[in-house]
Amino acid sequence: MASSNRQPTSFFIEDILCMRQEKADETRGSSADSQRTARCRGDGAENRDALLIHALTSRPASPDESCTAERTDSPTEATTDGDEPNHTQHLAQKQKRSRAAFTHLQVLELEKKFSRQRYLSAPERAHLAAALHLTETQVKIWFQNRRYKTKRRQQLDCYRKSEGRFAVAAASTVEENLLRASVLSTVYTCYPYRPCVYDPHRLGTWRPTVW
DNA sequence: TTGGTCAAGTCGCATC
DNA sequence: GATGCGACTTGACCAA
Repeated sequence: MASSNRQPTSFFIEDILCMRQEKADETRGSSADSQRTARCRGDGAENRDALLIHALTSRPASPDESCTAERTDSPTEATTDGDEPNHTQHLAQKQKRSRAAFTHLQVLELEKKFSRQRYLSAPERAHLAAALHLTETQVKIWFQNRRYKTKRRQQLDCYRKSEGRFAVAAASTVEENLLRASVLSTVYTCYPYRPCVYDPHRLGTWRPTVW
């Protein structure tokens, strides 16, 4: 399925430049860059807004740049080559795992892209990553998580619907229907994203499963 | 304190 | 073998 969306390698100059940049980034980071995708926020919304402003005004929050200070936990550093294991040092090196918090702007753009297409080709991913000042790995992981999240929501929705039908058949009092309706409306209002399903009648298009 | 959310980690598989 | 994917799991963070 993903392979069907795959595009041939782009030979546009900008794509090539992007890919070069990407190569450099990958060699610096790759899967390990997720480790370094340091949490750029110290505390919640303030920092997130600061990042947003930063993202809008300058070259921001590239994890490699702005967040490396927080983590220096390379595996090689963790070993002390026969030294007495320093407990505090060990604890310091065994730092907390970081979790990058994307800015509102970044999430918005990712969501926008996801609403249009659920799979990205390599050049598209490179462009998006560059535009949002994220690593390609971050964009890739975001789309993976997003697809899986959508799928889970869909399954949950299906389960709820089938369960609801069963319950209606069993006992359909007015109170129960009201309760069910309120629960569903709560779920739907709390759920900011609309799960989509592939529309077989209109090839290549996705439509929301609810409303 | 607890449960939900989410980015990242892990594992197995498919494709090239 | 490298890469990307799905299907989870983990760990940090946040709100109730």
